[in-house]
Amino acid sequence: MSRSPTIAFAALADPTRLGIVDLLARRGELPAGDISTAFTSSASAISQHLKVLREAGLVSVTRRAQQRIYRLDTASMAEVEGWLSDRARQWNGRLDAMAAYIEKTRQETHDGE
Amino acid sequence: MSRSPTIAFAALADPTRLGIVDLLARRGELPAGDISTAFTSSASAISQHLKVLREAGLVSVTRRAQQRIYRLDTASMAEVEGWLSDRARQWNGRLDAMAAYIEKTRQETHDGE
DNA sequence: CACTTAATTAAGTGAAGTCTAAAATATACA
DNA sequence: TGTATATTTTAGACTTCACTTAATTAAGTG
Repeated sequence: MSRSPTIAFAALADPTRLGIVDLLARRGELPAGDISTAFTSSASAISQHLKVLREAGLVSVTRRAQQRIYRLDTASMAEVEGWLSDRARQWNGRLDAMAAYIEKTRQETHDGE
Repeated sequence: MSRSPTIAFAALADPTRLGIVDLLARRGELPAGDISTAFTSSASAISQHLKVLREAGLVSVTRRAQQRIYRLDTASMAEVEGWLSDRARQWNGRLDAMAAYIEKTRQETHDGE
């Protein structure tokens, strides 16, 4: 757990991989073959994409006979979300502080400061 | 607004650009020069990174004399967050449905079904 | 206008990413 | 053991990305 967020962002930066994440969210856990048939890319290309998603911690795998069953790892997705919301919160906090300062200044001016 | 999320993810997939987003969250709006001095990369490299962030809608710019003042666009960050939380919610909903099904099946079995 | 400061754009280069085709690995089953 | 199925790994071609240096644009100042 807890890799640098750039790795997760890089994993999501490809349209096919984003499509795989979307597919797994909609359809639940799936074997690599079923994921492969949902896209025009070859089984090999999909396998390589799955490796990137795996290494980013965004999906996990288990074995069932010859199949590899993939599923979403929502914990790591939550980490990425958390990174974004922390920054947005910081920035919005700044905006609020600035608004409060302006309001305070305005009132003091009205008091004849 | 509302570009494909891959563009935003690709913009966040580089450590320098992620650092710029983090810097703007912590320090508020900044001219390109101040951003540049916070990193080891050249002004040119930073300018190119800022262009990528701009085109992804993650930052916005205004002019002040020769300076270009950059700030975070939290609306587009919220869109990215939303994409992730929608998928996580879908997947977790599936898990809940499966747990409910297992529980129901277990009870019926105990009833002698 | 010439000069300085701030930043971007252009051109070229090396590294990283994505794809295809072929070979390799893993598991089941006759 | 030999064969079929499911998937991954490897190797190589092609593309895209991030950087550097040099040139360019934009705006203020003597």
